Amino acid sequence: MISVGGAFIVPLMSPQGSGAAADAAAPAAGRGRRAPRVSGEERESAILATAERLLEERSPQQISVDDLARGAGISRPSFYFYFPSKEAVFLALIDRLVAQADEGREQLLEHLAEDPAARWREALETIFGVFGAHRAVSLAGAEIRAVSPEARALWSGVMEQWVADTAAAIEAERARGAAPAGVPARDLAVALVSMNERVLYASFTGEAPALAEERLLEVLLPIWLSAIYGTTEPG
Amino acid sequence: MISVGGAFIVPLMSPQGSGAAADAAAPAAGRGRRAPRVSGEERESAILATAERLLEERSPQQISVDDLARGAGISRPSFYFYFPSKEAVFLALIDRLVAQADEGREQLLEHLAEDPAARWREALETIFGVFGAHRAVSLAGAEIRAVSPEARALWSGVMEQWVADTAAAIEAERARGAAPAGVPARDLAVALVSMNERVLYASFTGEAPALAEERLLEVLLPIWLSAIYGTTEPG
DNA sequence: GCAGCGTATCAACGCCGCGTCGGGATTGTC
DNA sequence: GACAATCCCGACGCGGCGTTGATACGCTGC
Repeated sequence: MISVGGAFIVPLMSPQGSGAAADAAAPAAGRGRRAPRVSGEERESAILATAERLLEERSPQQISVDDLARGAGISRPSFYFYFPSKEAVFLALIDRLVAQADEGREQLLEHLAEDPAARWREALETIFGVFGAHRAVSLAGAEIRAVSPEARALWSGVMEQWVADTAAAIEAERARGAAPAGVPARDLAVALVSMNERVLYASFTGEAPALAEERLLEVLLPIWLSAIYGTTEPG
Repeated sequence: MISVGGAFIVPLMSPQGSGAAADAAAPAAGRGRRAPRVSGEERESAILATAERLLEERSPQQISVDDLARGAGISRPSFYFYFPSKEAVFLALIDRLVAQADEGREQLLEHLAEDPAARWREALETIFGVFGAHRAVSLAGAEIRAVSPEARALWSGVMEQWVADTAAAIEAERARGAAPAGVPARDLAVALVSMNERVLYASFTGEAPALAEERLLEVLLPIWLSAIYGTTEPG
């Protein structure tokens, strides 16, 4: 059963196989053992894999339930046995990505005192890395946020975490005298994290005024540093 | 068919056209062509008004052609006499807003030398003001960008303008020695303008990590200043 | 006054995507 | 061999979109 409301478990298997579609129905004759249970799980990840593959060429709105079903080798009504809606599929994909991102987030900003610039750099690099590795899903996330309350909540959660971590780090830097006082740390964090999100998004879609992906770090890092420390070369 | 109307015509302008025409500037004029049945014009603006009103309570996707038609007192097929699609209606609304914004943009950053902080402050204030005055339309714009290539092009045009203006101002400040060299001015401008857009959007929707609207300026301005001048108190 | 044209309107149609219902197949268990 | 899951799908109803074809209402000109 899939429940869309909360974080639910997603198959650990990497969906990237992108093996081809429409073949899950291979008969293979009853031969062999363990044909029974697995089939369901396989179908489920086939749907997820199809979704991720299709997202690389079209937007979520342009992908129909039928596309997903056919891609996984089942009929449209069967799709509903696995997911309550196509939105739930995208949500599952995003959920998985978010979980990955949360892992990377941990303890990145703990030893700032040693070399602030380097640590902040790593933190930004990590974020860019996670989302860059699944850009299609990242973009889908940003897009269905506008339509799905669940997606909005999920995304908010991630942003909130980053903002909290960033704000805590800024406060720590201020406490040890490395950063000057200024606007509330949390407000600063909100603005900087938002900037990253938007710039990253633009960079992925390649829309009008955007930064080249390779230059993201060298442009954004100095802005973070000067906003936080008042200089791009914090000691 | 029919082009979208005499007033804010939303031309199927080719993409990349610096923000679009919207030469609706002359309300009294427009007498040039055949006498336009007033009734028709009224209907057209009734549709636009309905759209703007409905946008204050629902997202563009949740507004159907039927809603717009009924709101303007006509049937659904009649709607198509005035606009080719509901998307075109929203586009017309955005186009109008963009035109207003373009006006405000002019010559804001010309006398930076006199009092940089104050001038930048005014520039940001102006932008926030224009979009804040029609937040429903602003939000709709951000949302249909994901779906409509025209909307994307339109928005890109606006962003491009601001980025260009901002970049030029930064370069001017660097030239007169008021701002230190650093990452390319344009890149800096892209990041800062993007930050504004995203933070403004979050603030309007009230989504998770957002800044209160009244605090936008006091948070964003210091970030702009320190990113550009390396200090929040440029001389 | 009436022919004629351009404006404005709508009932009815066809299409497509969504989600559901109810019945059927396969498999595993007692 | 009966029962229960699990899995699958044909066929339906709904709602939104955009089009067609048939009108009705001026106004213009003769």
